[in-house]
Amino acid sequence: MSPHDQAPQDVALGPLIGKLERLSPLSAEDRDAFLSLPAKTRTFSPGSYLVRDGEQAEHVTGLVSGFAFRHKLTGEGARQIVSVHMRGDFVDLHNSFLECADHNVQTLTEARVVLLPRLAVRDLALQRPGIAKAMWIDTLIDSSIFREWVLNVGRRDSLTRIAHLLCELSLRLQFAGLCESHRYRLPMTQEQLADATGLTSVHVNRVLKSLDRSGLIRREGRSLAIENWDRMAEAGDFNGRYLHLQAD
Amino acid sequence: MSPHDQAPQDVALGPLIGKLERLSPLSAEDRDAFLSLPAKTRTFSPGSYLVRDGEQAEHVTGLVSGFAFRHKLTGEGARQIVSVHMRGDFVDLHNSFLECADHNVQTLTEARVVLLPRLAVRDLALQRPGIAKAMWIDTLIDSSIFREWVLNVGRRDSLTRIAHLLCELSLRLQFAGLCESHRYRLPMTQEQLADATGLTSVHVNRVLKSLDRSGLIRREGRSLAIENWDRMAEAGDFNGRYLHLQAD
DNA sequence: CGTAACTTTGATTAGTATCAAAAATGGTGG
DNA sequence: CCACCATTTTTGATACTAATCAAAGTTACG
Repeated sequence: MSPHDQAPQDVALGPLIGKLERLSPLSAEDRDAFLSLPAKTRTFSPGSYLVRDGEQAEHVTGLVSGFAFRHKLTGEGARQIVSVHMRGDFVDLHNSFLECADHNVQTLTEARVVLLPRLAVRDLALQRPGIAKAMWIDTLIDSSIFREWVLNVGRRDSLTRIAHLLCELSLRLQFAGLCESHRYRLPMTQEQLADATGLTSVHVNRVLKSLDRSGLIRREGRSLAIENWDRMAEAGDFNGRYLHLQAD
Repeated sequence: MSPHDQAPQDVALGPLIGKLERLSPLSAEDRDAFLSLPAKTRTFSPGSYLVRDGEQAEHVTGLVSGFAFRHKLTGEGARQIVSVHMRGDFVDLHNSFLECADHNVQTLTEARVVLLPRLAVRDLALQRPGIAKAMWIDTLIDSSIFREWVLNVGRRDSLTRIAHLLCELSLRLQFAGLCESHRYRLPMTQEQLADATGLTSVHVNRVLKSLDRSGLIRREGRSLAIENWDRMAEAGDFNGRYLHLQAD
């Protein structure tokens, strides 16, 4: 569980700056300034906490490889996953401006992350409007995804909910270059899918079986293929506009 | 339903700049720059659309009085309210940087709003780090509230969900100077409460009755008093930290 | 090869939804 | 000021989705 240090020259800001540039073009100076942040790279084993509810993190964390999820707990201990993150995602950009985390972030798989000092990120954003804009847009898109999840969990039935989540993952993975033709290795257990959709793992299992039987998906172990995207998108009431993936 | 024009000198940016300053102190120049934006004031009747899903608004909209709510619809037409807004809230700050709205915003009551040209707001934020910071924090707090709503709708039972929402409203209203000692006029119908919590209006009615019977709240018409805050917060599994109301 | 984590299946229950309709409320025009 | 109408709230009866409980398979890993 303890982070594994790596030499500074290994620092891989590529996926992170790539995503920022996609959201809003950066000038050469912006890019250089970002790249000269005192970044550290770490590798975390599955289940490691990157952010803890109530704590003030010293760093802003960017995912270079692997997956992570953000979750909150009720007083009774029930868990709700509120987002899933992958290569290129900052998992806690908010924490450069808000003091205390109001949620947890844990790695889902082994993950390489880049740690940037919180205050250095904040100062960079305050000095460089181009960087601030890209980062702000990044957090705005996160926000849009949260809204869609409120809708998903609040107003869709179990099958639609699961199908919607699988569609979202497919599109985001594709955009991150991690899957093609809607075929990917699902980074989550059925229990985690349940926690992301407000269901139980038993029910998720039955829904997956049903999606499988009706030919919408095919599963082999943890690998998943969406057999017919159009029918699946319809089953999941899915329209990816909220992901704001195409350059606005 | 059509907006009602008012003379420019009526423009009331007070509640809006007040909120921004609370989130992050502004310099005198920042404040002046914000106040000299070409703002227009309008009054909308209940049910008016301030933002329409899929459209690109020309303005950023700030609420000066009255209430509004943000919602999304499923393909089947079910509605999920994803946030409720009151005096001092910008309802669509995101739209200064994202092109298309992915949700609707409608007034809940008659509402006075300030309209600021989208591009002017964007340029102001890009030129003035102090303004950008306050606005960014504002959207980050919205984001935090969305996360809590995912948890609320995904993992809490009906009574807890409603109690949680009533607690959130009480605290935010208090902060906006619209209620004291947890007694306020509920701006939403039971059907709207249902759409905000992923329940049906029939069930909301039964839950309210039950909260009333057990002495946690008292209702007179649309007015609501939380009789015992501590017990209510416990019943609603409520901890207001996610609202980030105290200056961070 | 053994063990823990995860997936699958079955039986039963619980919590909310749905359907239907009556009562109360609030706003409007006569 | 009252009568009317639309909206909202309340109540009751029934249906259904997903939860719970329990246990057997399966997979992955050390």
